[in-house]
Amino acid sequence: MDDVYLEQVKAFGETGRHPAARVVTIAYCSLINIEHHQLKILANELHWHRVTTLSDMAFDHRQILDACYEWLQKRIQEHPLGFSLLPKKFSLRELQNLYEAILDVKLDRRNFRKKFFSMDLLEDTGELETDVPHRPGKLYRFNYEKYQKKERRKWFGIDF
Amino acid sequence: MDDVYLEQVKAFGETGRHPAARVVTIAYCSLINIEHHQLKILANELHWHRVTTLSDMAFDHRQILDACYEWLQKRIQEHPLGFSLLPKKFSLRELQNLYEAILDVKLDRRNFRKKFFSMDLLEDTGELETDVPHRPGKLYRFNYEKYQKKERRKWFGIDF
DNA sequence: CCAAAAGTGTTAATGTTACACCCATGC
DNA sequence: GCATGGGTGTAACATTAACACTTTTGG
Repeated sequence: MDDVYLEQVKAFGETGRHPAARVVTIAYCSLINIEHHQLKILANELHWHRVTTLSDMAFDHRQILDACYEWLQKRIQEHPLGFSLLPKKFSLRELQNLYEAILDVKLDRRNFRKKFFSMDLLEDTGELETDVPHRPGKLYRFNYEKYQKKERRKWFGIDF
Repeated sequence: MDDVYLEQVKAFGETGRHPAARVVTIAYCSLINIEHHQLKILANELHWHRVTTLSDMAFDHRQILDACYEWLQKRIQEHPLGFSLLPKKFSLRELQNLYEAILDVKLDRRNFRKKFFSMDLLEDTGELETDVPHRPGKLYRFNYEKYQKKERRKWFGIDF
Protein backbone atom coordinates (compact mmCIF):
# COMPACT_ATOMS: atom_id res chain seq x y z
CA MET A 1 0.00 0.00 0.00
CA ASP A 2 1.09 3.53 -0.62
CA ASP A 3 0.57 6.61 1.44
CA VAL A 4 0.00 5.12 4.80
CA TYR A 5 1.48 6.66 7.88
CA LEU A 6 3.64 4.18 9.75
CA GLU A 7 5.05 4.35 13.21
CA GLN A 8 7.86 2.16 14.33
CA VAL A 9 7.10 -0.26 17.12
CA LYS A 10 10.21 -2.27 17.73
CA ALA A 11 13.02 -4.15 16.06
CA PHE A 12 13.25 -7.89 16.44
CA GLY A 13 16.73 -9.24 16.06
CA GLU A 14 17.15 -12.17 18.40
CA THR A 15 19.32 -14.95 17.17
CA GLY A 16 17.27 -17.98 16.25
CA ARG A 17 14.20 -16.09 15.08
CA HIS A 18 14.59 -17.66 11.68
CA PRO A 19 16.04 -21.13 11.26
CA ALA A 20 18.18 -20.31 8.25
CA ALA A 21 19.98 -17.15 9.24
CA ARG A 22 19.94 -14.21 11.56
CA VAL A 23 17.14 -11.96 10.44
CA VAL A 24 16.39 -8.52 11.78
CA THR A 25 12.83 -7.27 11.41
CA ILE A 26 11.70 -3.76 12.18
CA ALA A 27 8.00 -3.75 12.95
CA TYR A 28 5.79 -0.80 12.10
CA CYS A 29 2.20 -0.14 12.96
CA SER A 30 -0.39 1.85 11.07
CA LEU A 31 -4.05 2.60 11.51
CA ILE A 32 -5.79 2.41 8.19
CA ASN A 33 -9.35 2.18 7.17
CA ILE A 34 -9.60 -1.00 5.15
CA GLU A 35 -12.59 0.43 3.32
CA HIS A 36 -10.34 3.03 1.78
CA HIS A 37 -7.20 1.04 1.12
CA GLN A 38 -6.77 -1.92 -1.12
CA LEU A 39 -4.14 -4.52 -0.56
CA LYS A 40 -1.92 -4.31 -3.59
CA ILE A 41 -0.49 -7.77 -3.45
CA LEU A 42 -3.15 -10.35 -3.80
CA ALA A 43 -0.80 -13.26 -4.07
CA ASN A 44 0.79 -14.95 -1.11
CA GLU A 45 -2.48 -15.40 0.78
CA LEU A 46 -2.47 -11.82 1.91
CA HIS A 47 -5.69 -11.00 3.75
CA TRP A 48 -7.11 -8.87 6.52
CA HIS A 49 -7.73 -10.67 9.78
CA ARG A 50 -9.46 -9.89 13.03
CA VAL A 51 -7.00 -9.73 15.89
CA THR A 52 -9.37 -11.79 17.99
CA THR A 53 -9.41 -14.78 15.65
CA LEU A 54 -5.97 -15.29 14.26
CA SER A 55 -4.66 -18.54 12.99
CA ASP A 56 -1.14 -19.68 13.72
CA MET A 57 1.61 -17.50 12.47
CA ALA A 58 5.10 -18.35 11.27
CA PHE A 59 8.25 -17.96 13.34
CA ASP A 60 7.86 -15.28 16.01
CA HIS A 61 5.26 -13.35 14.05
CA ARG A 62 2.69 -13.75 16.73
CA GLN A 63 5.01 -12.11 19.22
CA ILE A 64 5.51 -9.27 16.80
CA LEU A 65 1.81 -8.83 16.39
CA ASP A 66 1.25 -8.88 20.12
CA ALA A 67 3.96 -6.30 20.63
CA CYS A 68 2.32 -4.10 18.03
CA TYR A 69 -1.11 -4.41 19.55
CA GLU A 70 0.14 -3.58 23.00
CA TRP A 71 2.09 -0.71 21.60
CA LEU A 72 -1.06 0.56 19.90
CA GLN A 73 -3.16 0.31 23.03
CA LYS A 74 -0.65 2.37 24.92
CA ARG A 75 0.09 4.77 22.14
CA ILE A 76 -3.49 5.67 21.39
CA GLN A 77 -4.01 6.75 24.97
CA GLU A 78 -1.15 9.20 24.78
CA HIS A 79 -1.27 10.39 21.19
CA PRO A 80 -4.01 11.31 18.76
CA LEU A 81 -3.54 8.39 16.40
CA GLY A 82 -7.13 7.45 16.22
CA PHE A 83 -8.30 10.29 14.05
CA SER A 84 -6.48 8.95 11.03
CA LEU A 85 -8.94 6.12 11.09
CA LEU A 86 -12.02 8.31 11.21
CA PRO A 87 -13.43 10.61 8.57
CA LYS A 88 -12.39 14.25 8.93
CA LYS A 89 -15.73 14.96 10.52
CA PHE A 90 -16.83 12.40 13.03
CA SER A 91 -19.24 11.96 15.87
CA LEU A 92 -18.18 11.38 19.43
CA ARG A 93 -19.80 7.99 19.24
CA GLU A 94 -17.49 6.98 16.38
CA LEU A 95 -14.53 8.16 18.39
CA GLN A 96 -15.60 6.29 21.47
CA ASN A 97 -16.28 3.13 19.49
CA LEU A 98 -12.76 3.35 18.15
CA TYR A 99 -11.23 3.60 21.60
CA GLU A 100 -13.42 0.88 22.99
CA ALA A 101 -12.50 -1.44 20.15
CA ILE A 102 -8.79 -0.87 20.39
CA LEU A 103 -8.59 -0.87 24.16
CA ASP A 104 -11.15 -3.59 24.59
CA VAL A 105 -12.93 -1.78 27.38
CA LYS A 106 -16.31 -0.19 27.89
CA LEU A 107 -16.17 3.51 28.64
CA ASP A 108 -18.72 5.80 30.19
CA ARG A 109 -20.17 8.01 27.50
CA ARG A 110 -20.36 11.12 29.67
CA ASN A 111 -16.90 10.80 31.08
CA PHE A 112 -15.46 10.08 27.65
CA ARG A 113 -17.05 13.27 26.38
CA LYS A 114 -15.81 15.33 29.29
CA LYS A 115 -12.31 13.97 28.87
CA PHE A 116 -12.08 14.86 25.20
CA PHE A 117 -13.72 18.24 25.52
CA SER A 118 -11.42 19.12 28.41
CA MET A 119 -8.45 18.51 26.13
CA ASP A 120 -9.95 21.22 23.97
CA LEU A 121 -8.82 19.74 20.68
CA LEU A 122 -12.16 18.91 19.11
CA GLU A 123 -13.93 21.53 17.02
CA ASP A 124 -17.64 21.54 16.48
CA THR A 125 -18.22 21.64 12.72
CA GLY A 126 -21.81 22.72 13.18
CA GLU A 127 -22.86 19.73 11.12
CA LEU A 128 -24.83 16.71 12.21
CA GLU A 129 -24.89 13.05 11.39
CA THR A 130 -27.34 12.11 8.68
CA ASP A 131 -29.27 8.97 7.94
CA VAL A 132 -29.20 7.69 11.47
CA PRO A 133 -32.39 6.19 12.86
CA HIS A 134 -32.18 8.25 16.01
CA ARG A 135 -31.18 11.69 17.15
CA PRO A 136 -28.16 12.70 15.07
CA GLY A 137 -24.92 13.51 16.86
CA LYS A 138 -22.81 16.55 16.20
CA LEU A 139 -19.79 16.16 13.96
CA TYR A 140 -16.39 17.24 15.19
CA ARG A 141 -13.01 17.78 13.68
CA PHE A 142 -9.66 17.22 15.41
CA ASN A 143 -7.51 20.32 15.58
CA TYR A 144 -4.02 19.05 14.77
CA GLU A 145 -2.56 22.51 14.75
CA LYS A 146 -3.65 23.21 18.30
CA TYR A 147 -2.34 19.83 19.31
CA GLN A 148 1.08 20.58 17.88
CA LYS A 149 1.32 23.88 19.69
CA LYS A 150 0.20 22.42 22.97
CA GLU A 151 3.06 22.11 25.39
CA ARG A 152 3.43 18.67 26.76
CA ARG A 153 4.68 18.18 30.28
CA LYS A 154 7.62 15.86 30.68
CA TRP A 155 6.50 14.87 34.12
CA PHE A 156 3.49 12.59 34.46
CA GLY A 157 4.17 10.89 37.75
CA ILE A 158 5.97 7.78 38.78
CA ASP A 159 3.74 4.73 38.70
CA PHE A 160 4.44 1.09 38.13
CA MET B 1 31.18 -4.03 28.34
CA ASP B 2 29.76 -7.36 29.33
CA ASP B 3 26.77 -8.16 31.44
CA VAL B 4 24.80 -5.01 31.12
CA TYR B 5 21.08 -5.07 30.72
CA LEU B 6 20.03 -3.29 27.57
CA GLU B 7 16.62 -2.16 26.47
CA GLN B 8 15.86 -1.28 22.93
CA VAL B 9 14.87 2.29 22.26
CA LYS B 10 14.35 2.60 18.54
CA ALA B 11 15.77 1.74 15.18
CA PHE B 12 17.09 4.48 12.95
CA GLY B 13 17.01 3.63 9.30
CA GLU B 14 16.25 6.80 7.36
CA THR B 15 17.90 7.09 4.00
CA GLY B 16 20.66 9.65 4.09
CA ARG B 17 21.69 9.07 7.68
CA HIS B 18 25.13 8.13 6.51
CA PRO B 19 26.65 9.70 3.40
CA ALA B 20 28.16 6.51 2.05
CA ALA B 21 25.37 4.00 2.26
CA ARG B 22 22.10 3.20 3.89
CA VAL B 23 22.83 2.29 7.47
CA VAL B 24 20.36 0.95 9.98
CA THR B 25 21.15 1.49 13.63
CA ILE B 26 19.23 -0.05 16.48
CA ALA B 27 19.69 2.05 19.59
CA TYR B 28 19.71 0.52 23.05
CA CYS B 29 19.74 2.17 26.43
CA SER B 30 21.16 0.91 29.68
CA LEU B 31 21.53 2.29 33.16
CA ILE B 32 24.90 1.38 34.51
CA ASN B 33 26.94 2.59 37.38
CA ILE B 34 30.17 3.84 35.88
CA GLU B 35 31.93 3.20 39.15
CA HIS B 36 31.35 -0.50 38.67
CA HIS B 37 31.90 -0.91 34.95
CA GLN B 38 35.02 -0.24 32.99
CA LEU B 39 34.97 0.71 29.36
CA LYS B 40 36.77 -2.11 27.62
CA ILE B 41 37.81 -0.25 24.55
CA LEU B 42 40.09 2.61 25.40
CA ALA B 43 40.94 3.44 21.85
CA ASN B 44 38.75 5.51 19.58
CA GLU B 45 38.34 8.35 22.07
CA LEU B 46 35.76 6.43 24.03
CA HIS B 47 34.78 8.32 27.17
CA TRP B 48 31.90 8.97 29.52
CA HIS B 49 30.18 12.31 29.05
CA ARG B 50 27.63 14.33 30.92
CA VAL B 51 24.44 14.67 28.93
CA THR B 52 24.34 18.33 29.81
CA THR B 53 27.67 19.18 28.22
CA LEU B 54 28.03 17.21 25.05
CA SER B 55 30.22 18.21 22.18
CA ASP B 56 29.07 17.82 18.62
CA MET B 57 28.29 14.35 17.48
CA ALA B 58 28.64 12.69 14.11
CA PHE B 59 25.79 12.14 11.67
CA ASP B 60 22.44 11.89 13.45
CA HIS B 61 23.97 10.64 16.68
CA ARG B 62 22.68 13.56 18.61
CA GLN B 63 19.15 12.71 17.57
CA ILE B 64 19.73 9.16 18.68
CA LEU B 65 20.98 10.31 22.04
CA ASP B 66 18.04 12.64 22.47
CA ALA B 67 15.63 9.88 21.61
CA CYS B 68 17.30 7.66 24.17
CA TYR B 69 17.18 10.26 26.87
CA GLU B 70 13.53 11.00 26.28
CA TRP B 71 12.80 7.33 26.22
CA LEU B 72 14.58 6.94 29.54
CA GLN B 73 12.71 9.78 31.17
CA LYS B 74 9.43 8.24 30.18
CA ARG B 75 10.44 4.70 30.87
CA ILE B 76 11.70 5.27 34.37
CA GLN B 77 8.37 6.71 35.38
CA GLU B 78 6.53 3.60 34.32
CA HIS B 79 9.04 0.86 35.05
CA PRO B 80 11.46 0.10 37.86
CA LEU B 81 14.63 0.65 35.88
CA GLY B 82 16.29 2.85 38.38
CA PHE B 83 17.14 0.20 40.91
CA SER B 84 19.74 -1.35 38.66
CA LEU B 85 21.72 1.80 39.20
CA LEU B 86 21.52 1.73 42.97
CA PRO B 87 23.10 -0.70 45.40
CA LYS B 88 20.83 -3.54 46.50
CA LYS B 89 20.14 -1.65 49.68
CA PHE B 90 19.55 2.02 49.22
CA SER B 91 18.08 4.97 51.03
CA LEU B 92 15.07 6.85 49.78
CA ARG B 93 17.26 9.86 49.32
CA GLU B 94 19.43 7.97 46.85
CA LEU B 95 16.33 6.88 44.98
CA GLN B 96 14.96 10.37 44.87
CA ASN B 97 18.26 11.82 43.73
CA LEU B 98 18.25 9.34 40.88
CA TYR B 99 14.78 10.35 39.73
CA GLU B 100 15.52 14.02 40.08
CA ALA B 101 18.70 13.68 38.07
CA ILE B 102 17.14 11.73 35.25
CA LEU B 103 13.92 13.71 35.07
CA ASP B 104 15.58 17.01 35.75
CA VAL B 105 12.92 18.06 38.24
CA LYS B 106 12.77 18.77 41.95
CA LEU B 107 10.42 16.51 43.85
CA ASP B 108 8.83 16.90 47.24
CA ARG B 109 10.47 14.53 49.66
CA ARG B 110 7.31 13.61 51.50
CA ASN B 111 5.24 13.04 48.40
CA PHE B 112 8.00 11.01 46.80
CA ARG B 113 8.05 8.81 49.87
CA LYS B 114 4.30 8.40 49.92
CA LYS B 115 4.26 7.53 46.25
CA PHE B 116 6.83 4.80 46.54
CA PHE B 117 5.48 3.33 49.73
CA SER B 118 1.99 3.26 48.28
CA MET B 119 3.30 1.09 45.46
CA ASP B 120 4.28 -1.31 48.20
CA LEU B 121 7.38 -2.59 46.45
CA LEU B 122 10.07 -1.36 48.82
CA GLU B 123 11.13 -3.55 51.71
CA ASP B 124 12.68 -2.17 54.84
CA THR B 125 15.93 -4.04 55.38
CA GLY B 126 16.12 -2.94 58.99
CA GLU B 127 19.54 -1.48 58.26
CA LEU B 128 20.58 2.13 58.31
CA GLU B 129 22.98 4.29 56.38
CA THR B 130 26.41 4.59 57.90
CA ASP B 131 29.02 7.31 57.81
CA VAL B 132 26.59 10.08 57.16
CA PRO B 133 27.02 13.34 59.06
CA HIS B 134 23.37 13.47 60.03
CA ARG B 135 20.55 11.17 61.04
CA PRO B 136 21.00 8.00 59.00
CA GLY B 137 18.20 6.95 56.66
CA LYS B 138 16.72 3.50 56.50
CA LEU B 139 17.89 1.21 53.76
CA TYR B 140 15.37 -0.41 51.47
CA ARG B 141 15.39 -3.16 48.91
CA PHE B 142 13.23 -3.32 45.80
CA ASN B 143 11.02 -6.36 45.67
CA TYR B 144 11.24 -7.50 42.05
CA GLU B 145 9.24 -10.61 42.71
CA LYS B 146 6.26 -8.67 44.00
CA TYR B 147 6.59 -6.34 41.07
CA GLN B 148 6.43 -9.20 38.61
CA LYS B 149 3.34 -10.65 40.21
CA LYS B 150 1.57 -7.32 40.37
CA GLU B 151 -1.14 -7.08 37.80
CA ARG B 152 -0.81 -4.09 35.61
CA ARG B 153 -3.89 -2.39 34.30
CA LYS B 154 -4.02 -1.88 30.57
CA TRP B 155 -6.13 1.19 30.97
CA PHE B 156 -4.50 4.36 32.28
CA GLY B 157 -6.65 7.06 30.77
CA ILE B 158 -6.63 8.97 27.53
CA ASP B 159 -4.52 12.08 27.72
CA PHE B 160 -2.58 13.99 25.14
C1' DC C 1 -45.97 7.24 20.11
C1' DC C 2 -42.05 4.14 20.20
C1' DA C 3 -37.24 2.97 19.81
C1' DA C 4 -32.67 4.48 19.84
C1' DA C 5 -28.95 7.04 20.79
C1' DA C 6 -27.54 12.16 21.91
C1' DG C 7 -26.85 15.44 25.17
C1' DT C 8 -26.10 17.04 29.88
C1' DG C 9 -24.55 17.73 35.70
C1' DT C 10 -23.66 16.31 40.28
C1' DT C 11 -21.70 13.69 43.89
C1' DA C 12 -18.37 10.57 45.93
C1' DA C 13 -13.98 8.67 45.83
C1' DT C 14 -9.45 8.90 44.70
C1' DG C 15 -5.10 10.85 43.83
C1' DT C 16 -1.97 14.84 43.90
C1' DT C 17 0.09 18.94 45.72
C1' DA C 18 1.71 21.93 49.13
C1' DC C 19 3.49 22.61 53.31
C1' DA C 20 6.03 22.52 58.89
C1' DC C 21 7.55 20.29 62.74
C1' DC C 22 10.17 17.04 65.54
C1' DC C 23 14.03 13.41 65.49
C1' DA C 24 18.61 11.13 65.24
C1' DT C 25 23.18 11.41 64.15
C1' DG C 26 28.21 13.41 63.78
C1' DC C 27 30.96 16.89 65.03
C1' DG D 1 24.28 22.25 71.25
C1' DC D 2 24.43 22.92 66.44
C1' DA D 3 24.06 21.61 61.66
C1' DT D 4 22.20 18.36 58.61
C1' DG D 5 19.08 15.71 56.56
C1' DG D 6 15.46 11.82 58.06
C1' DG D 7 10.92 10.88 59.22
C1' DT D 8 5.93 11.97 59.47
C1' DG D 9 0.51 14.02 58.68
C1' DT D 10 -2.96 16.97 57.00
C1' DA D 11 -5.72 20.08 54.35
C1' DA D 12 -6.65 22.04 49.71
C1' DC D 13 -7.09 20.93 45.31
C1' DA D 14 -7.66 18.33 41.00
C1' DT D 15 -9.02 14.32 38.68
C1' DT D 16 -11.70 10.38 37.92
C1' DA D 17 -15.70 7.32 38.46
C1' DA D 18 -20.36 6.43 38.97
C1' DC D 19 -24.74 7.33 37.81
C1' DA D 20 -30.31 9.05 35.37
C1' DC D 21 -33.11 11.91 33.01
C1' DT D 22 -34.54 14.72 29.03
C1' DT D 23 -34.11 15.59 23.92
C1' DT D 24 -34.17 14.70 19.01
C1' DT D 25 -34.63 12.07 15.25
C1' DG D 26 -36.70 8.09 12.07
C1' DG D 27 -40.04 4.87 11.50
